[in-house]
Amino acid sequence: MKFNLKGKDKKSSARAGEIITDHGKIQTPIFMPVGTAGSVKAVHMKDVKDDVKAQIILGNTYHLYLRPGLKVMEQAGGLHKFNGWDRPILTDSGGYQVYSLSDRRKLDESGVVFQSHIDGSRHNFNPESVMDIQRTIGADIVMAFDECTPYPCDYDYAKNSMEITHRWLDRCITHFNNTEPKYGYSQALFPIVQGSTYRDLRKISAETIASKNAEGNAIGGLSVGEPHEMMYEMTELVCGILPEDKPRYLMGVGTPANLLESISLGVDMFDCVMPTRNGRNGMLFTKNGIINIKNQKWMHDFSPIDEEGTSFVDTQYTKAYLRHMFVAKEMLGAMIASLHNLSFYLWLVAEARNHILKGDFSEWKNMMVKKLVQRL
RNA sequence: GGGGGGAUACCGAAGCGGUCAAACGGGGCAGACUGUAAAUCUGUUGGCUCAGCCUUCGGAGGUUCGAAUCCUCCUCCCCCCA
Repeated sequence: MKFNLKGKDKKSSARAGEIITDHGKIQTPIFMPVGTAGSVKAVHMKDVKDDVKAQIILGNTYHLYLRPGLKVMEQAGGLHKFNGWDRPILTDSGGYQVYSLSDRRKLDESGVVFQSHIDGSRHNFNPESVMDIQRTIGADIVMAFDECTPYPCDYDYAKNSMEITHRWLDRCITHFNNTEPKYGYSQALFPIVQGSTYRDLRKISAETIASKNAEGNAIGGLSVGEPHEMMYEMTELVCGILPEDKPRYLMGVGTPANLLESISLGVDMFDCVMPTRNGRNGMLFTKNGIINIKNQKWMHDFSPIDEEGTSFVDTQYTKAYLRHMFVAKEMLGAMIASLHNLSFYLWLVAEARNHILKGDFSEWKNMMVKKLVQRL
């Protein structure tokens, strides 16, 4: 994997770059649609590729390990072959499930025992097994095993958790370096900064992660309920420490406004379930603000979903029709909304990139953020 | 023609003398959702000058301190037998 910087904004830390993987190039800043269980929910891969114009998508170690399981994954020849996505893939390590499934797992120095949300069976995840699983899934970018700490999180817990994550990182790096890719293309390992909302911990963590000289670095443990300002503060602090010549990935973020603000702080990569999950639940993101398509006010609105949108669904269908799909619980509604939102997210980051290269990112960002948060 | 059952809020359906503006579903309306246990979850759903008051349980009377609940008549619906 390679990362080349292509340009920088003058008034902020925003930058435009290019990540080169064996499955193709990724132009940063980039948003990566989440495909937890091997699919971007409710969207055909064809549309993820041609309509959304996604350049890289996610998969999830915990979920894919439990279902379909490693045997199937290996027989398929890896996730790319299995789901038909021939561009880059990044897999999360299961570190988020340490947080989201905290009531059904036990964590200690050695790793985490999860009790499956599917059948209750117990499964041991540790830095070594998580590297092995991600080798088998075959993502281009694999994440270190970490604990995504909750918010709020007391200092002692955050410090101890961060230190465990750091020790796990060393084990991940060792095991990763002692193993080989299984399908003939290279994989990169990204470590993850933790430290909750404590500046001193974030600083220590960022310095620790930076010292590993990885091919890219991630910021975790944010967007878990803390105020936006706190998230930006931590992101800014960490971006100032992580190496400039490596991509920075802010995990789990976020709203369209979160993306633009974080890009201005120097983040290159994002992923979030928001465009798909909120889309399935009737929320549409547009350049002019947020639409709750289930609201009665759209009942008689026969204008296109988004006249300025880049997806074919934006002009193919009307607001009144899409609302009807949701009210009638037709699955096409979730499909249309997911596709629209993802297309919008990818348009947004592509536009951000254009403005960075053009040199007027900050002005554009400030203008956009005001519009993005409006309720239509 | 004879016998039986039923009419409750937007719909379905509990309630069978006071604690009933009325359970529960559905529908409606609104909100939430940030490395996906989520096509999910939460709130709300008679009116108002709202810690109180007013109107409501097919219609009209009546019994009672008090009725969606008991009695009389009426209207409509369903089932069975001729």
